[in-house]
Amino acid sequence: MSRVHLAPSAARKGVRSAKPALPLDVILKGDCVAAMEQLPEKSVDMIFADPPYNLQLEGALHRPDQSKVDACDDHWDQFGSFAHYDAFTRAWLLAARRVLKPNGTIWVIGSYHNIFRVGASLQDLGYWILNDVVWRKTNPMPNFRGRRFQNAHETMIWASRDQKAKGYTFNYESMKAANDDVQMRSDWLFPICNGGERLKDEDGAKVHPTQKPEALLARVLMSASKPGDVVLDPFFGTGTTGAVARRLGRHFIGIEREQAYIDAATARIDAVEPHDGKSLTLVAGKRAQPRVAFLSLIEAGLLEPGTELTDPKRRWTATVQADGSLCEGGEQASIHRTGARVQGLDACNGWTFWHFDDAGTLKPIDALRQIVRDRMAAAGG
Amino acid sequence: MSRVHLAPSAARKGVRSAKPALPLDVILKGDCVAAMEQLPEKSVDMIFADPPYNLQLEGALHRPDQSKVDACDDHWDQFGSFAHYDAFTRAWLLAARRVLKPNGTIWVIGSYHNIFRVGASLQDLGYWILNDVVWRKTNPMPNFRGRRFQNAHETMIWASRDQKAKGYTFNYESMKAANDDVQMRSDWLFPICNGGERLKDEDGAKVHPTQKPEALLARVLMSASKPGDVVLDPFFGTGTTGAVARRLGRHFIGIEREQAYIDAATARIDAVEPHDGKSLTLVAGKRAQPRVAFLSLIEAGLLEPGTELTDPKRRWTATVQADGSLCEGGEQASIHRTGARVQGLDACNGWTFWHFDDAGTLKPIDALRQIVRDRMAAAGG
DNA sequence: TGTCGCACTGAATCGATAT
DNA sequence: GATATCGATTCAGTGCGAC
Repeated sequence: MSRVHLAPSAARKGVRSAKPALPLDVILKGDCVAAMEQLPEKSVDMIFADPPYNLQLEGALHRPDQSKVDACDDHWDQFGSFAHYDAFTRAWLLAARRVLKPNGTIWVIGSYHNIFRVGASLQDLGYWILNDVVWRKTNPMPNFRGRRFQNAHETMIWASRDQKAKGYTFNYESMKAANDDVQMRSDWLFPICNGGERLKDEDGAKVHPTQKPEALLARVLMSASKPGDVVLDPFFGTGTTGAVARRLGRHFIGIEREQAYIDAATARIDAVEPHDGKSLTLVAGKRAQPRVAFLSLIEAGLLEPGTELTDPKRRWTATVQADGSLCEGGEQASIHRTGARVQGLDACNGWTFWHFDDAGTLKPIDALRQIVRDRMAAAGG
Repeated sequence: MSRVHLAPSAARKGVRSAKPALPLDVILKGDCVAAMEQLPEKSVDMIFADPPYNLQLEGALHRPDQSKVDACDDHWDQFGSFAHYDAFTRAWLLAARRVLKPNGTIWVIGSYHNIFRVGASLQDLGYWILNDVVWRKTNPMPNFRGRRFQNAHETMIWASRDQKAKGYTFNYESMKAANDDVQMRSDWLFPICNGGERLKDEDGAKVHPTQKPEALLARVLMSASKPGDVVLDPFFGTGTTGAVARRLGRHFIGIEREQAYIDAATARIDAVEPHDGKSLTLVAGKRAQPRVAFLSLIEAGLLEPGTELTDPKRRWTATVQADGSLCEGGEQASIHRTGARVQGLDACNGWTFWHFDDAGTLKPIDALRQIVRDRMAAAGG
């Protein structure tokens, strides 16, 4: 196993006499289980892991414009069966648990393909789940075939080493302060990693298929670690964990098998300018006006299916359907499409066009949307 | 096992001759595994399950070998109780899978305490996960001790019976129309069940500790079932699933052990006023409409053989043949194959690609298909 | 230099029917 | 059951070039 030392200044100042054998601010090349077994036990404060998701993709997927989706079909994501994946998962979780300090915590991110197996293995091995945290994506990939809900989130599990470990780090007050003085919730809103943050090679191709956004890691590290802590990432990839750790004054240990990822991570982390802890601010992550589905008005009981809606001049009438569409002249479509159709226009804002009768006066359904927005406001975007 | 019949009018009109043994709109009293084993196999369209996750509610804590677990101190005892929960989970998921139609789907809701075990068991038993859907609570209970993030969501898993089952119900067009004409995402925002909806006893105490909001069930049923479908809830509780099913024109089968819950559910469901059937129709996407052969347009006189068709940018031209094919560059094939070939693509929707000249403006031949469909509908299908 | 339009992209378990 | 054909389907954003 070879070591790639990084960020020498950070490494120098961070060497701890109590744990002389623990390499800091380095990337260890090799298999993560073998690498973790070489580390001293009970030595790291936090583990962040983004393991392979075990996606089981059959054929190619095309967008409606017939372009091909660049799938994550890398060899490291191929497992023969759930049993193989479980064995892999237990092995690295076990090695991770040995390395973790008694009061340390672990974060694992995944999707529905793998997260249930990861969560069950965590529990089986004695970890104690503290929260599951949902990363809601502001800009997820659509479901191109229209056969499912848009897969708009991923799940992180946050767990302590065991049930009785009560001294784990959780910066409750700073999370609350960063969240308009209310408790930080278990659902976080962040964009996916793209634009200038996304690492590209000379050809403009993405270096790593699943690079995570730094904002996500920043909240993880800010909420559940302290300055000077050691954060281990056994699936280091292109080093988002390392870059954020260095920026936030934490030490990192990365483990990665692919030299190309190590090279990219090395350059990336070396370019990071560490901040002092005081200048750190959290991304609020709220959006100006969260979307409210017309269906929500019906689900909330503000509109009954069968209700008749009209335009302000009562020229047209349409019936509210239980599925959140409008029915007019035998045709059934959204509030917007129906409003456009009756007027013979290409587009229409159904929220302001359609009105309901409130004790003799016409009011736009937008007023009901505002009621829903007010009720939902506490939850943020 | 006793049966409590409910909503007699709905039950009468809903009896299906094809499945005489399937009780509809009833609550079956007893253990859900035993009750499901009494139902005919492959008989229900959807299952919604809100299983208990508090291990204490599962009776005395026993390992699978029936040895008693005296304390949950170390992680092996944890594993023992998790194994017990897994056995319980597998038992009811297996019985549920037998009752489910081949194209049926199951929804299971849970929190981080149990959802990972449920999800892994679903996968182990052959279910195929379609989405995990996050219920974001507008008004979750705070974390009183300030040691964790506010637990502000629960997770639902939506799965088909098998990987191969592609014909499951998903009302994609309804959901999209109901959500400002963009796809419905996997994160849903709803308030928790309180206020007038929350069932209380004479003393003002909650009848059931985990009553789910009707709005949540309404979106589940509206997105993934059709009017007239049979929805089974093996952990019926106070009957949210039944109440919403009745309101939305779906049949329900509830299974519940506690008489107090059955009594509350019975009264609650009897008081539900079903929506008018006309307001329950779903948005009909193209997939739901009858297929029309391109030849039919020619036979109907809407297109003359010899007519020239072009793409929207007039880059290519093809000639309509009398046999319902297109001719371009000396080659003759279907509208789809020809469109794909001229663009150098694998696939193409000829209906939207090819246009005809209507007094100077290009219109897609899909418009002519709609005329044929309208005529077919007017003629009574 | 500002605006507009077009091309491109992201952890994706993404048919149905007739022969 | 396997094969062939029909034909249905995308959101939020970045970046570049045209004008």
